[in-house]
Amino acid sequence: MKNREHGEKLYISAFREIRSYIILNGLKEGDLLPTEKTLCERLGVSRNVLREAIKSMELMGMVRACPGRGTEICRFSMDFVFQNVLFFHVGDDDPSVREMFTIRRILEMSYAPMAFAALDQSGIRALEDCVRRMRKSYEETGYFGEEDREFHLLLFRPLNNPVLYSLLDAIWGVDVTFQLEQKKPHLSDSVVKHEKIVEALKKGDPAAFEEAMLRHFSSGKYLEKSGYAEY
Amino acid sequence: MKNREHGEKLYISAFREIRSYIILNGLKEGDLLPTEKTLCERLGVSRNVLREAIKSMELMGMVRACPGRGTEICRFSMDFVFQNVLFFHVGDDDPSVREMFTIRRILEMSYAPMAFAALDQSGIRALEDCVRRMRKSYEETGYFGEEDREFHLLLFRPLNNPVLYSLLDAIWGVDVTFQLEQKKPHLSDSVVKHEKIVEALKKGDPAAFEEAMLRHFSSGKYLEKSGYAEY
DNA sequence: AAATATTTGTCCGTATGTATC
DNA sequence: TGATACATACGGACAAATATT
Repeated sequence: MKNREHGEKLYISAFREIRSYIILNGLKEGDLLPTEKTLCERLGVSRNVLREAIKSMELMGMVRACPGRGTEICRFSMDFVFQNVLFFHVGDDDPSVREMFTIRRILEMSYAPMAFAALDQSGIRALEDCVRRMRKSYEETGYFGEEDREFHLLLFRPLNNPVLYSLLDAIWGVDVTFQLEQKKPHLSDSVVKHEKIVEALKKGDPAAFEEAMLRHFSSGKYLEKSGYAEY
Repeated sequence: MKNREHGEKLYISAFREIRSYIILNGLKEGDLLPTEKTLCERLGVSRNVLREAIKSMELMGMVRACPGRGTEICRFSMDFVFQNVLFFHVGDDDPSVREMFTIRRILEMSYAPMAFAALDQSGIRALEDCVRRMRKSYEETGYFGEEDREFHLLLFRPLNNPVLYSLLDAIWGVDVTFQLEQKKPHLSDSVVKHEKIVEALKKGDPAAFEEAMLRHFSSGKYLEKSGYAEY
């Protein structure tokens, strides 16, 4: 194995190499990976090590191995990871969770002006519909994690910036998983603040939009207790 | 293997069983899993199959296998999530890669004041040493990607912010894997700009530090051509 | 400090089931 | 139908890292 970082386990190097192979060769959904035998020879690892790498990929939904056929590339999402990774006593007070939200806040506020410019009427209508469902969901179940996630993704979708979008989506994925384990307090405020954002959008007032975004983020307990960044 | 769903691959059943074991027995971070041998016997699978399951867990950051010791349950981290989310956008197009650097710039500039406050003398000395090696590496090989990565990670390590760190590290990982730095022009400038950052740190001048950081980012081709955010 | 035991890392060989031609 | 290619699964062996005595 050539590109092996110091002290790194073999199967991890193999995983990285195969992942790079997929990217560099532009393999898409449905394409086949080289056979185990070929990959073993090319990477210079044993079959067991190679399989540890490939089974990891398969378990997470990156590929699907079919006996007699080969190993096929699949569309990849982080859903499996979020559903199966272990979460131990991570709550709102956990520093890592606060850091995650700080980063999300920084990114969303940095891109907010562009999002405002990129949103058209249909995008705004979608947001309006989303907060309506958010309020409904809150009144019925006291919880609206999914709608919250959807709202923020709708906000930045028109930017057509896949990297930012995936990153925010991933952070929200973790957030929603957290929320399922333990409900957050002071949710009623939060619905109103989302409604204010939509109001500003409908008026077409960029300053009001930024203000509403800021206020939205300054709700909750993340900001005041944060030991790190204050945007 | 008892609890095996119809048609399910063995290693996947093993994965589920081990995960259940962790949850049902209330294993927390730092606790050790039973040994491979024990688990093989209990689950009734071969060592290879068991390892495919455990290596999958390790790759996702759920456990860490230590030779001579055992397999330890880990705390949740975003390392895996960030690395893979970003990685799969590299093949897309150039704008996606530029966007990663924009995001890095946004985050680094947002956290710069805190990094400045958190750096102590030994941290500054480490940075000083790093730019020295950077210059040497540039003069000898014309390339200093590794030192560049090290410099920026050293800058933010004192913040002790694992989420930020793993995101920045993931972006640098993309950079190093595809050696994007090599394609950048004005590398000689870049060394000087890193030296200026260290100078400001040594003087203890926060304004000069921010100025040097900003100038450092305004070099390279990513800024002027970016179709998205301008910080 | 040194020897020993434990545990994971890595490799190899073999047999079996399944899809493709 | 048969032949081939491929992944699935098992078992054994030794190396390397760590813990224990």
